[in-house]
Amino acid sequence: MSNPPKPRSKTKDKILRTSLALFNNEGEINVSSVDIAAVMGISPGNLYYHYKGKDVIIEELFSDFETELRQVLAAPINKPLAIEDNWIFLYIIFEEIFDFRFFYYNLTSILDRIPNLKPKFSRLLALKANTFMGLLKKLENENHLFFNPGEQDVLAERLAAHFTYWLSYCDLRGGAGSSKSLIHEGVYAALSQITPYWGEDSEPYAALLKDFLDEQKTA
Amino acid sequence: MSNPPKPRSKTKDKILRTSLALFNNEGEINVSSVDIAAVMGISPGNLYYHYKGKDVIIEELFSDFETELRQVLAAPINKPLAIEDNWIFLYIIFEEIFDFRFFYYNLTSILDRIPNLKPKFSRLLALKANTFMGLLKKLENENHLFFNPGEQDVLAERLAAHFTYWLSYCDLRGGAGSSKSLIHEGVYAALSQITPYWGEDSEPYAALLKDFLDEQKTA
DNA sequence: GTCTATATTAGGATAGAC
DNA sequence: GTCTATCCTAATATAGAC
Repeated sequence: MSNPPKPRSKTKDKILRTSLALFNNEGEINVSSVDIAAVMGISPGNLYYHYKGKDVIIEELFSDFETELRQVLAAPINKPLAIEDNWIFLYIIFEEIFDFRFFYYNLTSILDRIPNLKPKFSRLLALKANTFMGLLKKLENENHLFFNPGEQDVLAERLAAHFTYWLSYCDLRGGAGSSKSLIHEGVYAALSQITPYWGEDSEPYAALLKDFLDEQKTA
Repeated sequence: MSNPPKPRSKTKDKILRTSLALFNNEGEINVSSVDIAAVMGISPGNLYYHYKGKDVIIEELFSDFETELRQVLAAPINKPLAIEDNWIFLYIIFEEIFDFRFFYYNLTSILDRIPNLKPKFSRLLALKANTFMGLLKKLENENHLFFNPGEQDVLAERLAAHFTYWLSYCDLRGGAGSSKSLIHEGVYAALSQITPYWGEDSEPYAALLKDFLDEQKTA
């Protein structure tokens, strides 16, 4: 469970960074190990000396992703958020996902080619859902949100799904748009699922939220 | 645009049915043209005589799917639904998707390997979103649902996304469950997105809906 | 229409010299 | 650590006999 400070060689590090960039931009499925080597200007043989194939690279990239995302998700536990900070929290999660987006396109094929990964990814997803659940509970306790029994769980789960598939869905709907606006719209769509549960006396926050979103949009 | 009644040879038909079953059960990516031929007990050469490769098969399967789904989606236009029938309508859409589910897992990789398909799939998705929009509008006109400006469009879009990714998401969350219960839970999750917009005087429908869902569950 | 046999590739993998 | 050269395999694709 602990994470010994495993320093990577310079080449290993460059392989990971190059692979990540290629996977994100071309799609994992369209990038071969030979491609990675070619882009780096090293030989396939050399690549194999460091990582025995694409799958090992992907596993290591996932491990990086997991570490970072777990840190992000733990933030509100360590230091409870002011209500306005909840939106920023969503942005940060989305940015993390965006950095490793290759994973979220082609999820099925990656997970069933590399069996180790599926349980890890599932656990991470469950953690996401739990975190959202905690957030909703907190907002309920503070009388900002009001739920009928059961609604809260379903919403938390739905938010987790939203974060998982938003980027793919944008791509499908003619995407366009910069990375900034993709993420922005994603956060907006997430929030629009929460607003129906707002209480009357939280109305001021609606205005506050609107300002915040407009501001992000033009930033 | 018109659909001439293109009768298929017996072998062609069997190829399509076998491929569909294999794709759905093993994942499109894990099924080669040789596999298809082997399962049918014919030679790869023979398969190629009828369809020049997997991609052509997939295109034809999509065309079947599109035809069927368009018919389903057109139903409420031809003959407006009683309010209770809306839930059944959702079931039917889900069942159609389920029958061609191989497509919805691995969506990204299929669509960027077969470029013809992407615009077709996008249009079908847009039609889905429009149909949901029409449904919501109708329920609003009948004073069952109440929306703030903008909420309706976002919800319709979100429902379309839900139908697109529900099966993948279940798979990720440890799925289990029969096909029946997968679909049932999917419809339930869809409805739980609509209920927050119900008006007070539609309460009787809540009970009605609950009965219906229980009934389907045990069926 | 169907078969057998063979060709073509592309990607994954290794051996051995430097 | 890095390179070159080579091999293995699985999947696609075609030719030609029946």
